[in-house]
Amino acid sequence: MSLQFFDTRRRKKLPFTPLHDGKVGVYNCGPTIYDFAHIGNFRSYIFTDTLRRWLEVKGFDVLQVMNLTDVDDKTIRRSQEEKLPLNDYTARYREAFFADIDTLNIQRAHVYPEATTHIDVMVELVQNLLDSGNAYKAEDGSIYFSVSSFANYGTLSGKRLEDLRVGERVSSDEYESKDDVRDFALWKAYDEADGDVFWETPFGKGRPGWHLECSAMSTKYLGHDFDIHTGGVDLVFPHHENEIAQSLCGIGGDFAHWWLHNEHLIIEGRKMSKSLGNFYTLRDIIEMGYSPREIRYVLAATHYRSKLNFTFDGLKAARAAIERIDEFHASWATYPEGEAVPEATEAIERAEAGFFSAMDDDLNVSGALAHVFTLIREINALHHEGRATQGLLPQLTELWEKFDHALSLFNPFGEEAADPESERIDALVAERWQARADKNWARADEIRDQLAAEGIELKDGADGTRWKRK
RNA sequence: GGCGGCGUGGCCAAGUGGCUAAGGCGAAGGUCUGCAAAACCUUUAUUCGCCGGUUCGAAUCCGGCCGCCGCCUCCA
Repeated sequence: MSLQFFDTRRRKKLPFTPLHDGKVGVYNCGPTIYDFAHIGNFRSYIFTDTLRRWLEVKGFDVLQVMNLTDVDDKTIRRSQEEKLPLNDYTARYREAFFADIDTLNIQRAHVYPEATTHIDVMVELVQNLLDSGNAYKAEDGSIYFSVSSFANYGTLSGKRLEDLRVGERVSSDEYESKDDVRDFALWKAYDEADGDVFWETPFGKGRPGWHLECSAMSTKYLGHDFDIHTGGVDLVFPHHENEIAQSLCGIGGDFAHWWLHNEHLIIEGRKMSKSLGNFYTLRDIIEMGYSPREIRYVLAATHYRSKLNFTFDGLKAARAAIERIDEFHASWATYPEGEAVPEATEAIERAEAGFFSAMDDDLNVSGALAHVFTLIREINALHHEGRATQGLLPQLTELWEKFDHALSLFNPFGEEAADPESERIDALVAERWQARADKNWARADEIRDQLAAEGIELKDGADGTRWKRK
């Protein structure tokens, strides 16, 4: 099967071919850096990371761009509450964001453009839209995009202008100065409440509207036509719809050719919200004692277009699944010398084919994981018979690294690797090994109990004991 | 009112016309082991919300019903 993705606009899975041979440009709607990102945000970033990683495994040269929104109503308000200049305020959360994605082993995008450092390209776009007649300056001094000037408005989300329930959910006075309540702001005129946050432009003093930055920055780094644009489902309308309208009218080209959207997650079956008390940042979950890899596993293991039920039972199940993965990986070192048996080679080849076809099918991570676990079971069964040998390791290792490149779930993350007490523990384990050789079961069990009390589990093998923190 | 999604074993979760309905977790029994742990083997959905229909054949397509949910406002 060839690589295919589900495109929101065309509403079906279609074979993916990039605009330029071997190269793929991807733009991800990123965070607004006014607070710590929550666990739902990270589902999006795990999704975009998986997309980028899979494209890389498939041999594409990927250019990934993710915006950081560093100016909007909430950001301005919060910075004022803390009496900090906007940049000082956002710096704290920009730093936290990068620390968090590093924690989850999410690869860094190649470019992280920020709104406040791209005012010039946004101003140019607004000017183009004014010149082309797609935008107008309202009485309040703000610049609005005229939705009715763009015949194809609504093609991404499947909404028709006449169906929109205008004014029903937002007080109408907010829209007093617009020609049409469905028009959206490109440029917001300066208001005293904005304090010192404003830019002087040919069309007035103010700040950019929300949708503008993504059109301006994506095309600046990826071109007027680029391959893939991603975001959460909530962004389909109006954010992405508006991006399309302003880009097509003010920049030209076809803008993004593929639109991929990830579903949200729910927590223990309920929508995540602060009022329900089930709102978690990544840091909250880490503090509860779950490892980054366990969290990544849970966030990755449900297909990105399905609602993910994030539960603590699920995190525990992920812990057990990862232990199985790590046990398998660790057991390679105990394989005896010898050529690979045909069953082993065949199992590895089946796993590779299955994993690739699942991932090629719109990033079916659950399906891909099933093939990994089947491989683990089959090779373990051979190992049980003494027929898993060193000879199969080159092929297995190569495939394992591909798996890990794609999903980053199969090798320990950096901070898991080293244990500060390994020397002391190794010494106790060695002493116990000797005690067992002397058939001094009392001493052997005493050491095992002592380590168990510290949360360290021992596994005796034929030629040594391995240990692990639970 | 408009548009759209979902309902698969105890839990999580693939599969969307046809081999025995993936896989993980959990549970039960067994093998191995000084005892454990891990590993291995076996068992755990004659059935995919319910009722009809289309078809040689449906969890997969169509219709109806029940239940849950999303978007139409900021939001991953």
